[in-house]
Amino acid sequence: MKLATWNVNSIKVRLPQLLDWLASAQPDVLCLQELKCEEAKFPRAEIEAAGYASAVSGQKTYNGVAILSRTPLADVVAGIPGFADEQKRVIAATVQGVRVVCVYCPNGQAVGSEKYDYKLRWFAALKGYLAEEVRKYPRLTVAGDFNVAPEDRDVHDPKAWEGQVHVSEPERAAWRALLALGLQDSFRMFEQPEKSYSWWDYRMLGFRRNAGLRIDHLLLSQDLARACSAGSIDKAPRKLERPSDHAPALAELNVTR
DNA sequence: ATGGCTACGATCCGTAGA
Repeated sequence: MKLATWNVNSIKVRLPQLLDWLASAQPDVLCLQELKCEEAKFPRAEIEAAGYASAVSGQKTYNGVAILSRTPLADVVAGIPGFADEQKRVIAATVQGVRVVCVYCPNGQAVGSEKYDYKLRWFAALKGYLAEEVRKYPRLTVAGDFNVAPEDRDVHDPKAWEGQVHVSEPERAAWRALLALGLQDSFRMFEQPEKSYSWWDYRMLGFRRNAGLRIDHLLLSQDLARACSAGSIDKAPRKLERPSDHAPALAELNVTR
């Protein structure tokens, strides 16, 4: 099973690139973030024609998440149960016996801001949710845009970013709290090129300079980690005209499907 | 140099992303 996650930064603008990427990369499951689109306007028919079922939680202008799958999606749950939130950031579904939780974690804007506090509260709620999901589903993946660069090697210029939002210690502690539930960062299970990132600023020639952050991740439960044979980031879509600022991240699993 | 792109939904600029 080929699992992937991609923050598309507007499903409407990126639909042609998404359809091309589905055809070339052929993921079995793809988690999408930042749809910026209401459910009613989600291009379900085009995606279905490409061979993918979808579970969508969307809103106008901001946020919005979806799970695409070549096989049917079961037991769809939107949001973090018990955590009241207007912002559509989480959707979960079961595919081929694998529980998939798609997340668009808050940006946090700036350390000490109201949005930063929300980010930390949100991560605490996510941890509570996942603690239960890990128990319920031995085969679990949490995939998405976490808006946290876990370590300095995930940051192009750690000195410049020191203490900033996305790398601050409380955010990294929130990330490690997810790992402490028994989840593994699939990308780091394998040898990887140095300076591997998943997001590059549109400004300042960020991509050309490889001035990026690795903030898009696929976490795997122990059972899935044992079945994982590869982890990667596909930079190709970031090279296109009018790209998303994020590239897709992938994990390959040897599970029967 | 604290900006610099991009998308959106409201106008001819503000908000947000990271």
